[in-house]
Amino acid sequence: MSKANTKTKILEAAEQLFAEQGFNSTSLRQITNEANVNLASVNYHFGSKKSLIQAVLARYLEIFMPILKRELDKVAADKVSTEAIIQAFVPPLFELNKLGKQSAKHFTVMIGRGYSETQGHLRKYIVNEYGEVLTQIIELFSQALPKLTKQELFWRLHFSLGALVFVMSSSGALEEIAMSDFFEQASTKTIVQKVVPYVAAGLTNQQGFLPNQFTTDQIGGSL
Amino acid sequence: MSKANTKTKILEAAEQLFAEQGFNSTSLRQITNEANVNLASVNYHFGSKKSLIQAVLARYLEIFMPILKRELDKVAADKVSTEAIIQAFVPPLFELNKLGKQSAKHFTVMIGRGYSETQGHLRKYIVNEYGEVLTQIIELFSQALPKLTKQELFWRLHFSLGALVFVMSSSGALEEIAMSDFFEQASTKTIVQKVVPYVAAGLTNQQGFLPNQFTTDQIGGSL
DNA sequence: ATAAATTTTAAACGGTTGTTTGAAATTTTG
DNA sequence: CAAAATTTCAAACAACCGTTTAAAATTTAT
Repeated sequence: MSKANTKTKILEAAEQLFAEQGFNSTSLRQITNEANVNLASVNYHFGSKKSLIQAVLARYLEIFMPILKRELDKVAADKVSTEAIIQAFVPPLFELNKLGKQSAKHFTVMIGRGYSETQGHLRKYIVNEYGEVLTQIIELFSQALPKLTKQELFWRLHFSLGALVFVMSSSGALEEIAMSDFFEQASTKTIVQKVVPYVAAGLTNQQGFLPNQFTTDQIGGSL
Repeated sequence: MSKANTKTKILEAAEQLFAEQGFNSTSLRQITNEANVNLASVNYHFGSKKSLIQAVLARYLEIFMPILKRELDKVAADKVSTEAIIQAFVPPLFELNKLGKQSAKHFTVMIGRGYSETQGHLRKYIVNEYGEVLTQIIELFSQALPKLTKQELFWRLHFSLGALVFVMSSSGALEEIAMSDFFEQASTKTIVQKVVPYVAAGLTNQQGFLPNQFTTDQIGGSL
C-alpha cells in the first residue's frame, strides 16, 4: 500500500474500509487518509463515491468472473453435480487474494452489502456485465437438481449465499460473543471449508418441498 | 401510526427505518419526520440515538424471548430433535407481528444488522439480558446433534442465522434482479417456510465433518 | 384555579458529509 | 527546453448529522 499510484491506493484503502464498515458508513476522508492521498483525488479519478464503489467491485469481478466461467465450463463438460458446481466457486474466490491478503473475504462481504445496503446500481452493473454467467449458474444447478422448481432453487441459492456472506461479514462480531469460547480464529479458508458441506446439504435436501413435513399449517398456525 | 404517544410513534418509525436502511444510515430527522414528532423528542425520551436503537430491539425481545423460552422448555420436556428446536422459533417470531404488520421481518433484519454493523452494545445487551436462553439453545442443539463438536455446531448455527437474515434483509433486492422472473412476492411466512427445511438439512448433515469429502487439500489446493 | 411537573417546540451548536474550485506542482508531449 | 496536458493540493461549499438549550405549551397534582 505504498509506491502504487493514487488510483490504486484509493482502491485498496476503499476495499478494506467498505468491507469492514459498509459503503454508507465509510467516508471519503477515511479512505483518503488511509491511502495517504488528497481528498479531492477521489472525485478527480472516479467522479463520485458511487462510481468508486462500483470501481472497487469491478476490480474483483474482472478477476473472479472469468475464472468462475472457466470452472463452470469444466463442470458442464465433465459430470454436473451440486458438489462440483459449489467447488467451482472456490478457485476464483481465492484467486482474489492476489490483490490483497484479505481480498477474498472483502469481496464476499461487499457482495452481501450490495444486497442489504440499497445499492441498486451495483446489482444492475453486475447483471448487465455478467448476466450470462449468472444464467449459467442457474442452468447447471437446475441440471444437477432436476427435482427442484426454479423458485425453490432460487430460494436455496440465496440461503446459501446468505450463509456464507453473513458469517464472513460478522466474523469480527462472532469472535466477541459469549458462545465463542469454543471459537478458533476464522480464516477465510476455514469459513469456506465449513460452509461448502453445509450449503451442499441444504441445496440437495429432498425433504424441503415435500408436503408431508413442515407444512403450511404448522407454520401458519402460529400466526 | 397516528394517535399513539410520542414515544411509541418514534419506536414504530425507527423500527421500520432501521430495518430498511440500517442503523447508521437512518438519521434522527428521518425518524422524527416519519413519526410526525419534534426532532428533540428523541433525545428527550431516549437520551441518545444509541439508546433508541437498544429500545427498539428491547421492545421486540421482551415479547420474543419469553415465548421462545416457553417453546424451548416444551421441546426439552418432550422429545428433543433438531426439527423441533427450529420450529420453536416460529411462534415467538410471528407473535411480533402484533406490534406491526412487518415486525417479524424487521426484528430478524435488525438482529442481522446488529452483527454486520458494528453495534457491540447491542450484542452485550442481548447476552446480558438473555444469555440463559442462548445457552439453552446451544444445549438443546448439542443434545439433538451429539455427533457435532461445539465448534461445528457454532458454525452451522450461524450459517443458519445467515441464511434467514440475508434473505429477509434483501427481499427487496431479490425482487429486482434478473433471476427473479420466477419469484413470487416474498412474505415473511413464505421465507420462514422455505428456510426451515433448508437449515434443518444443513444442521443435521452427516457428511460435513467427515474427512473423506471436501478435504482441506481440495480447498487449500486452489490457493 | 393555581402551582408544579412534564412534554413539546424552534433554534442553534459544533462537527462531518460529498463535491467543487482554482491555483500549484508534476508529468508528458512536441 | 518549452509548451501542454495531467495530476495534486488546500480551501471552501452547502447540506446534513446528533445533541443541547431555553422558552412555550401542556398535563398533572394540590
